Amino acid sequence: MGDLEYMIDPEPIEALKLINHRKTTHVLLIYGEMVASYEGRAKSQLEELMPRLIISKPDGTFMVHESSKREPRLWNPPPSSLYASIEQGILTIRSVRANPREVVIVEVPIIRFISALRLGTTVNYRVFGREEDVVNAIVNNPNIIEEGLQVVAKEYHTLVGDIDILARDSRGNLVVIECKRSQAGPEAVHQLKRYVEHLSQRENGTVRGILAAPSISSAAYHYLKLYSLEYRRVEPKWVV
Amino acid sequence: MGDLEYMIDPEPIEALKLINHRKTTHVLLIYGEMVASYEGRAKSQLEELMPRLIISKPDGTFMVHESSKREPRLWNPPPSSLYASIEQGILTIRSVRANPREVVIVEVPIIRFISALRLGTTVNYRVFGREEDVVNAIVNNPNIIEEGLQVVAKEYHTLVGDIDILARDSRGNLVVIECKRSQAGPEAVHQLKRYVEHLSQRENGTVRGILAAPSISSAAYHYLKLYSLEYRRVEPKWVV
DNA sequence: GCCTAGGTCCCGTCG
DNA sequence: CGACGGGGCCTAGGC
Repeated sequence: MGDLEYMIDPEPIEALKLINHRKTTHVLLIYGEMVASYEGRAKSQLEELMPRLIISKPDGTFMVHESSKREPRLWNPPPSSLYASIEQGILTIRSVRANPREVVIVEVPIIRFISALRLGTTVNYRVFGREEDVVNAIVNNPNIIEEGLQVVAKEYHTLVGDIDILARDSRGNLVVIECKRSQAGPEAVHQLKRYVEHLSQRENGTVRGILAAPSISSAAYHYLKLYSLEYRRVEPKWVV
Repeated sequence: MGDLEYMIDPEPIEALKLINHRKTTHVLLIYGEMVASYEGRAKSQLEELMPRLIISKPDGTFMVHESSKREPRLWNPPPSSLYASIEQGILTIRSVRANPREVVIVEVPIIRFISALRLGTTVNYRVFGREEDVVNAIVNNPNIIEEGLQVVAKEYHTLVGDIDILARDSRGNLVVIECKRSQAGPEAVHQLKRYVEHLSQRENGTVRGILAAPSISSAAYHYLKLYSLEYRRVEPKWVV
């Protein structure tokens, strides 16, 4: 199968040929000593020549990785375009993103290894335990929040943002429920407060606000109480 | 130099030896057909056997990449621990993160390629054009916001969050300045409104709020006007 | 160690 | 196409 090509210590011209031949169909790995620069939404430089790893994907993903961290040191997200050339005998790679315009330029005076791989893509990929799963769990069984709760709307749009769940309690009070898949912080409380204040303007009775999350930070809980909002512990349980 | 080791179509036992020998010092690349699963803060599975690329770094970074997107399909951020073994003749790799506990398990029945590389790490890395750069530009020359503005504090901590810049205008009014490095959205306006409301409670005079950003979305501008806040265009210029 | 806020965030979704 | 908000966000800095 032509799904793995590689060269050890290639001449720049040989590396260039492989890149141009495979860049739109294969994932390219380039290992060598290099310097690089980025300019676009921000700007930075890797001036020191040292061993780094370039990863290029056929969708235009471009990354320069170093020895630590999950994040690449420099990158362009897809869709970007790759242009390789040899300048003064040095393999030079340009990744250009159109909108916003961003350019990463890498010079690789020492190429230790280059490879072209064919990778697959998982279809119908699904992550369990997102915020949406918490929302659905509550909509399907509002009692996990409170007895007698009746869901009025899901993803209710307002001028100040979208409310995850709008409901009425057993006394007929409007209830705003803000859901989080992980620990709620101060921002979640401020969001909830904003929705409650907004709805209070055009509702005669009390409007309650409930933050539904697996946990809440202490500062967030402090604000919550200050604003007379409520917290309900809700685990983002996923089906086994 | 012992900075590049590789094997093509290795036996699982040979791959295992390389992994265990180099996992704490080198970046490992493993290309082959694999299935994988993740469980931790959320949960997901890659059930279909297909070619993927594993990248493991000595700090514990672990990634499973597919043919598109900048983000790995599965991963563990550093610090995580790597455990490799052979189970029923199949190379099996476990990446375990302690806190929060998260586990990625990859089975590689077909190993096409494995490599160990030594990469460097840039020291004193700096990105220009961050929010902090905008803040400093204003602190150094408040006139770019408004004539006669006097900066009172930078990173002023309040109960409802940190204010980028606190100042007084030429009439002695308190001014809250919220800075953004790129286009401001509704959240930035809500943030600013929160700070202004908070300070208004303990200030006799008017408290003004200014959003400083290179641009602002139309929806955000709408809120801004609604709340009687102000917008100043400020570019995150970096030195050439 | 937890918490908080920023990011060249990336990314999907919806207008 | 831009805009908006979620994310297994990741990462640095404070406490």
